[in-house]
Amino acid sequence: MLRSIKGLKDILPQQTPQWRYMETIAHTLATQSGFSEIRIPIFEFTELYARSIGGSTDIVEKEMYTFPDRDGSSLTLRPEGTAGVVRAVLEHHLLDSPSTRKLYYLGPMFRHERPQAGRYRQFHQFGVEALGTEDPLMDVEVITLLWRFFCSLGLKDLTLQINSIGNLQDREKYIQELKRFLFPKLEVICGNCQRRYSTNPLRILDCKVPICQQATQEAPTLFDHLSLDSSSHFQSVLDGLTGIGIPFSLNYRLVRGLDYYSRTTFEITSPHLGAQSTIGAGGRYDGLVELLQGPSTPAIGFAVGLERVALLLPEQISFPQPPLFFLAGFGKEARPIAFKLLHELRELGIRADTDYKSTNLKSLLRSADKLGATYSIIMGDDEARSKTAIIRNMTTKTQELITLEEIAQKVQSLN
RNA sequence: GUGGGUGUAGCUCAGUUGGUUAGAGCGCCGGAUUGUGGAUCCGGAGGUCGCGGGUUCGAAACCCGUCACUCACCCCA
Repeated sequence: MLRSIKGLKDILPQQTPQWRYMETIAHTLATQSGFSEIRIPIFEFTELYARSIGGSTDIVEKEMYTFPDRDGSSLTLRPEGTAGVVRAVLEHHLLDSPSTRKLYYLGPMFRHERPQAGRYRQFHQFGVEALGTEDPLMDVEVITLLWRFFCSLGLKDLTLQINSIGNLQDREKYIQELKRFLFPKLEVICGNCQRRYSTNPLRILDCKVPICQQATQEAPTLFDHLSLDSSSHFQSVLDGLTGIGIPFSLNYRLVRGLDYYSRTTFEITSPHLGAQSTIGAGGRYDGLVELLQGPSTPAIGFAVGLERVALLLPEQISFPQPPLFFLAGFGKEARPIAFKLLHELRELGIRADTDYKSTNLKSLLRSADKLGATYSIIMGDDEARSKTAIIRNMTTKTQELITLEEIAQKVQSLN
């Protein structure tokens, strides 16, 4: 049997209501907060991601779906949304406006990772980007939107963790100091962290191995190394969150994996998932626009992993639906008449269906039941000859004989 | 890339120290009810036991390999 590709999932009819639900709330809340939707291509030149995400990150080094185009140029399936949005914003001059540019997107992303709970090779993100201001109130607005998104979905027990990783200079100075601190402990920490010491020392701070946690207990914190600018900005963000009543917990060890992040970083986690507990995360990326050859433009955004959110949603989500009328036409003469009526009802905007596999009344009614019909319109050859039909209420089991002329009106009155 | 767990009907799973025809529940189809659904009862269809090799008189079971799924590491949303 042909199977789907590893790490790719079909979203089956049973689950699509969940997705519609998430998408509807995302559209509604983002729009309400003044964000406009942007739809960008699903693949770009590889260079865009290599430059923005960072050449030495795992994403770029080993997780991208990269392939040559027919002319030889290197293309990559988007592993995240921010880079593409910034590219589009620059290409279409969307920053030439006095106000902040606020955009949101929804769609699939691709990373070649080993699949596990809450982690897929094609996954979907809802993300927002606010470009053009470094006002801490924008940080608060973005974080609040993320928080409200989850609250509107009815998610429980969430934690918002927040930190400031400072600007590039802050971070470079700090990394020097951290390495100096860790150097004498290199023998003690786990093999992974020994490797991280040279590749990504910040990651050692959130290693889960107990020895490493112990070793870094007394480590200098990035927080203490923030420039005056960064730390007062961060304080304003925290004040803003407190003012609005969004609960947060400071996590001086919170680090982001993509190179473009700076200053405010945040992450929302749920205790009800497995190892992949982060359902939404983001932060400032004040240097990215410039890095992509745009004007110096501070910005902030977040991304939500929708598959992970779906895991937290009730399995059954149903939207209110208008009553369903089932056309139960059987017999040579009745079937074409019933089929025509089906079409006419649909034209009137009525939710109507039938089942061509069922040819006798018994199986037709069984189908009606399975489809959840509110009413069945029964029409056999007897009714066809007398130009009538029977309307059966499927819950009360009461039925009524009615002429074909009256039927449309009758159905509309029941709709 | 590394490690653990699991592969038996469409789905969820039993299957005794290796023993003859591999089971159940749900679902599906049919009948009881010749033109009236859901419940009940009865019947039926549906299986390369993941795949390949080995051990054995005999393998779904034991051994080796392989593939798939899954969880975790790593990384991240």
